Amino acid sequence: MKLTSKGRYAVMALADLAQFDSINPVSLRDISLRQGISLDYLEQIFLKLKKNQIVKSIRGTHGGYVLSKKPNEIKLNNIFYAVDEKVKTVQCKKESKKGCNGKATKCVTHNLWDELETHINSFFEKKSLEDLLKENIERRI
Amino acid sequence: MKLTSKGRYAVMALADLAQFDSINPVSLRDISLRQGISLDYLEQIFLKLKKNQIVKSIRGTHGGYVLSKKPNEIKLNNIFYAVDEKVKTVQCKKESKKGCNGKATKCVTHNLWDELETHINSFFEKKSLEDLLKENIERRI
DNA sequence: ACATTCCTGACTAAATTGGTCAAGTATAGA
DNA sequence: TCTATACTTGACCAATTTAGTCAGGAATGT
Ligand code: FES
Ligand code: FES
Repeated sequence: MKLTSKGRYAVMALADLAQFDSINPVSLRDISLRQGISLDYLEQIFLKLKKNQIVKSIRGTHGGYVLSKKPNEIKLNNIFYAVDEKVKTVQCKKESKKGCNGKATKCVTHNLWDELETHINSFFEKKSLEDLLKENIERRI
Repeated sequence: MKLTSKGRYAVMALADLAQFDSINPVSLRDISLRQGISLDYLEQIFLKLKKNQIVKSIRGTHGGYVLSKKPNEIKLNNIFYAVDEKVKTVQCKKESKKGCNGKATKCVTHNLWDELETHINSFFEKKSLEDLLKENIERRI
């Protein structure tokens, strides 16, 4: 079970945005430099974040991105959903009555993985971008 | 974030074992047929489970595998540890003081992922093979 | 002897990841 | 108006990981 860079980068970048977008829009170049993430890769990520109304874009010189909601309204699961970083624990299709391995009934572990998925998602639903920033400020003090 | 088949199979196979090993050792062939898992792949998995003292092997005709502890003593994290299915959320090396992206300090999200890792692992530490079986019996009634 | 089952290492096809590259379009400021 | 900056979009790709397969051997019960 591991977190992919896409999800990690999305959250890093948005945390960066939340810190710096209050005065001016933040360019991907700045984020790239500050956070050490490939600019080209960031572009892919922000395209998705924009489609999901998590950020707004401003083109042209001194353009960049701005959060489209307040940090406390952006939960981690919104971010993950936007960049298709989904938590997938079961093998089978959930809607189908068939199990993994193609059998007619769900396997012994099916329900366990489903519980796990819920457990993990509850973490993402609770945490907002604001929580993340707060913790970081406290840490510095 | 997804669970790999290796981890899923290991738990499925051990659940099968727990159900059937009380009288005779269970052969991988049986597990393979019942659970629909490749025999060759199961062999790789059981090698690791054996090295970690989760199962014992009996060779020869009518041989097979048996749990080496009681189902309530085998927690999911023991199983996952045995087959190297680790939960990995941070990018950086935890011990090192350096961050991901090679910077001198940990990134903004580091602590968040660490919390997530703890959150997930607590699920695995709580659940035992016995819990899994119990839930399944209840479900059938 | 022989069938069964565990044991072990080497190999591989397919999918996923984590990007890069190229070619735009829009806008601000000189 | 020209140009630099920055977003937009699609195509492409190398490296890694996953989920196995294959081939052979070693132990043991009948
Ligand atoms: S994971 Fe859903 S049936 Fe096995
Ligand atoms: S994940 Fe540890 S420093 Fe970024």
